[in-house]
Amino acid sequence: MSDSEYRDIQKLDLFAQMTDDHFASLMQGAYVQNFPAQIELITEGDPSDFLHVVLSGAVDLFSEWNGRATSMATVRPISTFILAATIKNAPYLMSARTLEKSRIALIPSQDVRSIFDKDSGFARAIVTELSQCYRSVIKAQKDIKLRSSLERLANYLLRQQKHVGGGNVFTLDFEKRRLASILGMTPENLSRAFKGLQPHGVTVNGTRITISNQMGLEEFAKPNPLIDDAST
Amino acid sequence: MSDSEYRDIQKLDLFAQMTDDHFASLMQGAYVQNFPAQIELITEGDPSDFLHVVLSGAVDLFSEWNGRATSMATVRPISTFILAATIKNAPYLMSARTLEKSRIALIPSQDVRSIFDKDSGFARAIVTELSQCYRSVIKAQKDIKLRSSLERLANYLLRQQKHVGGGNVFTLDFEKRRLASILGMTPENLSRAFKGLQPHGVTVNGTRITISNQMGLEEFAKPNPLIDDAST
DNA sequence: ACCAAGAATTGACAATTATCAATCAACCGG
DNA sequence: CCGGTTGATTGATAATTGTCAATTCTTGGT
Repeated sequence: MSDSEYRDIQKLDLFAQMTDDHFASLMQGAYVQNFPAQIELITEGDPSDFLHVVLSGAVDLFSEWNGRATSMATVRPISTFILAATIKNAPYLMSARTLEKSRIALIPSQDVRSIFDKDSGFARAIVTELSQCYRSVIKAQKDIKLRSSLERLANYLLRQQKHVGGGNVFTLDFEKRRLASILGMTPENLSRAFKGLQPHGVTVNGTRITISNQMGLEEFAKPNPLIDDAST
Repeated sequence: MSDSEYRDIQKLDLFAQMTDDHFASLMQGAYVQNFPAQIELITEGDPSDFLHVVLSGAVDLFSEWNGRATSMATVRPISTFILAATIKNAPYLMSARTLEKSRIALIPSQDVRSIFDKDSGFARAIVTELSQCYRSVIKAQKDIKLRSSLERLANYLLRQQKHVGGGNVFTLDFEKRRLASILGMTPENLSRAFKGLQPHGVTVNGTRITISNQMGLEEFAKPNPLIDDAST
């Protein structure tokens, strides 16, 4: 692991508050690896041997049941995933695959758990991180239980727009098929949902979105901070 | 608060590992209150002033958006709710209402946060609890994204059956309208879903469920520990 | 620049789920 | 025991979402 990677990881909220000593010993057993795109990093049901940190690239968390699959979330640098499984020493609930060439740090779960016991700054950071994760999933659950697919798409577009600066023209950062899966619909239905948003001032050209009627879209989408704000 | 309540709360996983001192000071500012049925205890969006502990009765966690409402979970004694909001000092993402006459302890969030900083046993317990909550929501999310309403009902019945001992005859512990909401469907659709499970060996009489063909139902439901096991 | 492979779109249709209205059943207070 | 209220069920219908098959569009590799 390079010095700059070491420092990048240390700067993560999750690790910033722990002692240098503890961080060093956590990194002792860790290693960094490059993966090509479309590699399955972990499989749901497996024991959680490593806490993963995405240093570059992107990772899709997904789940399967009875021949069906759904994307649960996308992890982008620099952040960790499967913290809860690591802490509980329980099997992964989701699988993970690289979406593109990715550089990923692997920290043995055993080390995370034992240092968590020793370092209260680390413990606090873990609590904050887990609360954040929990609240994110609750929001996703509300999104899917309270909104139609058209409404979910509209709100997703507003979130993405805000996320990349708020301009009227912006670009999707997912493949549409994966966006569809994240939003809980089929690719065909997503296509039609984009069409359905045209009357509300949305134009799509490939991956490029133009919002020509901001007010109209917001009036339709009715975004709500308790569902759509990442921070709160 | 009575001595027996005090001890009941102290026995909760969340509090069992903290020092008696810290627990005492946590209870110092806490108080217990009786609520009738159908009282809204907290409203989503409000600041999280108290960590709640259900001592008796039952509480429904629900959420609303744009005139629609959905039940997210039911909290039964003895357990806490809205821990994440308390820890993050962030607004509630869900509302809570009593389903029946309930006795509830209220612990000031500020106290929880300050003692969390001092007591590492407590911090650890909070981490475990949050991980548990997180994983529960992930499972719920998988349930709803990967299964049809009929499949969700079938698996719910199997979970409930196991939960109450595994017998062929058991009783629903929800109103059907709330069960419908928890499962993400309308009451009408739940009625029809029960009918739809008849060919798979399920009979309903009011709140009484009879499973006459266990294997058949399981074959249809295809329960999966990574969705349906509460523990893992 | 061209081809092949994968992704996106479209149309036709089917399945699922929701809505609305009308009973029906259960429960509770007097 | 009765009437009234609430929840459950049913039927008819509509809206939403999914499936399948056929194009069309993109894109990466040569």
